[in-house]
Amino acid sequence: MGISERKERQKAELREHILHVARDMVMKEGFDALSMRKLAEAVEYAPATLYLHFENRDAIARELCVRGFQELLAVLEPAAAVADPVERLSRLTEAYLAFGLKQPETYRLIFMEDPRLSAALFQDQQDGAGPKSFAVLLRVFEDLEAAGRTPDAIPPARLAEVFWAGLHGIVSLKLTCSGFTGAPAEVLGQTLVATLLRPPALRAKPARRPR
Amino acid sequence: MGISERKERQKAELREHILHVARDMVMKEGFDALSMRKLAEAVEYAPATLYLHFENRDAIARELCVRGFQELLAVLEPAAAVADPVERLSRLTEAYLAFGLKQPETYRLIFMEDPRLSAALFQDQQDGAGPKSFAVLLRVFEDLEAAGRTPDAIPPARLAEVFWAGLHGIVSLKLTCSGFTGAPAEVLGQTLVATLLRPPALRAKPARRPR
DNA sequence: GTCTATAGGCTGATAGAC
DNA sequence: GTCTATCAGCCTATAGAC
Repeated sequence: MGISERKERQKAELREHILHVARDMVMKEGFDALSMRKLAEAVEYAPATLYLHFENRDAIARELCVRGFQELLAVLEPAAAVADPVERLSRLTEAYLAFGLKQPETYRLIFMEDPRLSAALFQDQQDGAGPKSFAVLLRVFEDLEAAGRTPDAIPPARLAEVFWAGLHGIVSLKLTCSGFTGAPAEVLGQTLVATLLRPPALRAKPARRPR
Repeated sequence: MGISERKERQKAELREHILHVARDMVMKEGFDALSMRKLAEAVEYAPATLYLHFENRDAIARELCVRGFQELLAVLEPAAAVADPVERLSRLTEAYLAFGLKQPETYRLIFMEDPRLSAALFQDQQDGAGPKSFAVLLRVFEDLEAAGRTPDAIPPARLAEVFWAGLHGIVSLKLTCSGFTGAPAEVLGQTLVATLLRPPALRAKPARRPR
């Protein structure tokens, strides 16, 4: 069975290679510039060959979208592991913004291009990559609430949504309205963090106002 | 001179008509679906005729973008005129979100499509439509600061940027990741407002903690 | 499994007749 | 000012030879 295994392996390798080259093209020229013809030329195969490995162009787009999202998740992971929720929130912010600005075309593909692509990430209500990563954000605000650091009477889930919308807004405005925005993304990010946190209780001077 | 005036007027009317039909097409099918051929067919002229009124497709896109932005401004205007800055902030939020959700394709065209289009709105640093409308947001936070309702030590300009990013994030996530977000846009908007405001000083009970 | 060849579209833009 | 006709190019996808 060695021969057929090798063939399978080689087929999988070619598939990976195609995806890798496609990813490079998207990163350099944007998703719209990715055509089957150009991709075929770049991988030095005939256009028809691509269809042996992918059903159509959309299938490639979906795969790139999923992988891009996984990259984002990987970038967030170290930040998500920080114990202190305040520090964690700040680190998540940095990591998210850095990813969006360093990989603009990947970010566009994931979150700004085709609703069908993005929607797919959030379809499996329980198990999809989207909900899973949202859980990371949710946990920060649950931990913050437990520490008494969230604004009163706002549920963590809603804070997490506003937080994500804020991050996404910062990234996408920078990507699309570059001409405008004044402060750097990192500064806006830390401002966002500041507005979502309630100032810590002043335990250092408890005498000042107990109860 | 009546005849040439009439001709000029008719030419301008046709130009308006073309733009109007183009706008409808964008609203219904999105900007990518707008082609010179389809547009020509829709206005019942030959494709070549369009080029007598517009240099090329990009010129139409620019015009639609500018007009879409003016529509957004018009929608914000009543809210911007409210005297009380807290109420004004809330009303601006409602108006902005309503516009984005009711005119998704217009919103996409303005802020999510081509960076060159959006950048154009913010080019004239002093006088462009973009900076002008940002001034509206800036003024709210200046007024809020004067009323002691902004979080400490954050300049109004930065709060205005974070506010706008938040609004844009809410709209664009709803437009692109519709599958996901939990709370309705209006709720997220009011949460955003709440996080950007400092609770009012308790003047009702001044004895509680003067100074 | 890979190719060539091609079907069957679409696109923006223009030359030149009327 | 408007048309017809067309250039020159792009695209996805597939049939069928090797």
